[in-house]
Amino acid sequence: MSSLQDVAAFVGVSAATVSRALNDKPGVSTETRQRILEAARELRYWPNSTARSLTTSRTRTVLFVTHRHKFPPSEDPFYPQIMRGLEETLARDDYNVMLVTLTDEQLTAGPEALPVLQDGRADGLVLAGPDIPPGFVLRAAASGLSVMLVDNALRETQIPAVVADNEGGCRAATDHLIEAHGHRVIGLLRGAEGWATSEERTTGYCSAIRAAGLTPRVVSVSETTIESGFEAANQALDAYPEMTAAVAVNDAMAIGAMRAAGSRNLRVPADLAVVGFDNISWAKFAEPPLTTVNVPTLEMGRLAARLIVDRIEGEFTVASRTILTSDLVVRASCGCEKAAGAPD
Amino acid sequence: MSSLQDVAAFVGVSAATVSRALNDKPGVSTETRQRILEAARELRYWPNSTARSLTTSRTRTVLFVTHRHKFPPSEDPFYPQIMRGLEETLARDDYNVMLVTLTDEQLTAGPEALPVLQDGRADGLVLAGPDIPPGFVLRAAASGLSVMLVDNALRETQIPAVVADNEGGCRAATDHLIEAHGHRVIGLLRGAEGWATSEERTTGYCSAIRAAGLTPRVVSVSETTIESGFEAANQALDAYPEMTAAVAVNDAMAIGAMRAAGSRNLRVPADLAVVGFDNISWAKFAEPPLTTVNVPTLEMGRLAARLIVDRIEGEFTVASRTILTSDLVVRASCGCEKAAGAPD
DNA sequence: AAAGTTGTCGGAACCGCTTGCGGGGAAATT
DNA sequence: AATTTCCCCGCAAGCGGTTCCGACAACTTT
Repeated sequence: MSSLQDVAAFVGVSAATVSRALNDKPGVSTETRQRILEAARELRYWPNSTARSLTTSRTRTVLFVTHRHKFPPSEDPFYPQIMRGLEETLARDDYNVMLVTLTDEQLTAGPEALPVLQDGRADGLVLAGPDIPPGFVLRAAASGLSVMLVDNALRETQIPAVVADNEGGCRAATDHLIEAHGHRVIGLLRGAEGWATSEERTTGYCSAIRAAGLTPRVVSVSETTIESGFEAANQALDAYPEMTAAVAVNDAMAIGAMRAAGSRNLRVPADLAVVGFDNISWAKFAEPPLTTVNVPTLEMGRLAARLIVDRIEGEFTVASRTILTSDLVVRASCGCEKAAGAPD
Repeated sequence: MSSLQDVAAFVGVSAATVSRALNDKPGVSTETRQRILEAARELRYWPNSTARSLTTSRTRTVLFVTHRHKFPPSEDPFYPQIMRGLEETLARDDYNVMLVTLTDEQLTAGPEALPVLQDGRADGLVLAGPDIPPGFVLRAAASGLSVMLVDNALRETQIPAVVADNEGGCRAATDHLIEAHGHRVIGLLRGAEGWATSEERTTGYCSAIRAAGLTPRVVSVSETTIESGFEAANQALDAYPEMTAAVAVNDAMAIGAMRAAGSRNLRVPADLAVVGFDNISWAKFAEPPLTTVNVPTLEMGRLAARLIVDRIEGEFTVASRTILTSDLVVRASCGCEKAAGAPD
């Protein structure tokens, strides 16, 4: 309600002095600074962020941009979790985060057509998820905003990115099936080619398989839903009857695979061990609880927050690709014993 | 990049005229208006939202405020879904939404201590969830911002709210157990007293039970998690051995109840029918798939968006409490036949 | 032909804050 | 005592828009 002028009048100094005092700038005696601080508190003064932004041309706002279908509904809270980590950390530095979900048309039309990206409302963009087209990313970065990628990466560019260790995680999962449980015929259930995440996870699987001297057995389907996991598992079981374990590129497919096993009267994990990826929130409530690879979504958001603030404030301009480790979460679906009836 | 002045200079008119032309205000000839629009497009002009906000004292921004633990992680994407509905609809009116998650300390300290609520950054607040203290709500509303409640309500105030039909939904669920399946001894598993949502759902349960001439059998535990559902179900089964069905006030408790049944070698739904509430995203993946009451989170967000924009723009100042219907989603856990093995 | 209308546009103030520059007083130097 | 230095502080411009008010020209009216 009250403005800088009000505080200045109250104390009997100029607005300039008040501004300097409240912003910890030199040129104000400790005594008047004290009086100003008291007056500001008494008058319940808060600097108007709009006016401040107008002069500083900084809004202390970053946009969390994602595909509309990737933010709920009908999804696991994967991106919301990232956003939460982002918000939590940004708040410490007095930054705010806006949610912007974009449709396919908007993503193909590009950042120039989106007022929210053009009108100086934000200092930076966190582009989350692999469905932001590369062209969109590049043109956004060219427009002067600080840009970061999360759960996505553009190689051979100057765009910093935070990603999970898809390759390492899937290698660890596959290794676990081989070493802890002695499986020799292990299938991989994956989604369509071209999706970077699927590719990396496939690479991890293959490297573990080859390192053990086994043969990769990969089934690709077009999507990565429960339904496609059901379908992929059936294809794999038909193609490789001796298969005793399956690695799915995400938890939804893994759950579909467990359903497929059930429909063939195969028991999980006795007849078919299953591991997933992502550690979505209901993985531990699956029947049996799903062994999977955890993706540290909160940490991804937190890290993205630090990195983009550094970028905005010009502290680090060098690009970086940060890979966060993805740990295997062992539950019953891979054969490791765990009481399935009681809650954990 | 280019400013109003640039466009004005380009066309050879004053900034005032450009402003009028671009804002569809009278006082500009159709011919110059045309030239201005062309120039703006050519120069890729976008009005600087900060400058505009400074004069209009409108930011076209609303804050989605929720308890930090209610936004993921470790939760169903209930609030993210609401936020998505909000964002989707606000975007149509060129409004933006910021995420603000607050800790317990911040909630008890009140809105006055939060710069983001005081510095003119936002036009309105959407306060989501029952854990925003009434005092916080009232003081926020008193501070001049437009305030709305979602999934929460404050009776006998002027604060508009959007809530789900907790009472009707729970009545419908209970009725279904009675009428479609003939259950006569039905327990209610509920959380701590005082939580409005639990109370309303309890009321719905009781009214259905009484209308059928049966006796309510209520078990209260302190929380509403899977673990407490497990505990509550065990208590209920001990207290009412003849119980054949249980209504849980949310899906987490319902899943816990199914676990408890399993641990006693009771089959769901044959020995114990279970229904939940909320239709969280993994309810349909439970074993067996959980019958539950859907809460239209997306619609709640969308409606909240319309209502708060109306409030901000001063079109409706009369308070309202909007109750969205919650429909029963019938799945296998209540005894209605449904293939449990295949994906749906 | 003089007066009154109407439509189109520019000047200028203003929103609330930041910051470069210069003024003035007290302290330090000569 | 005169000059320099340094520290505080105020003045004023400017950030990029919006909007009130008045000017001016062209066109009606009497």
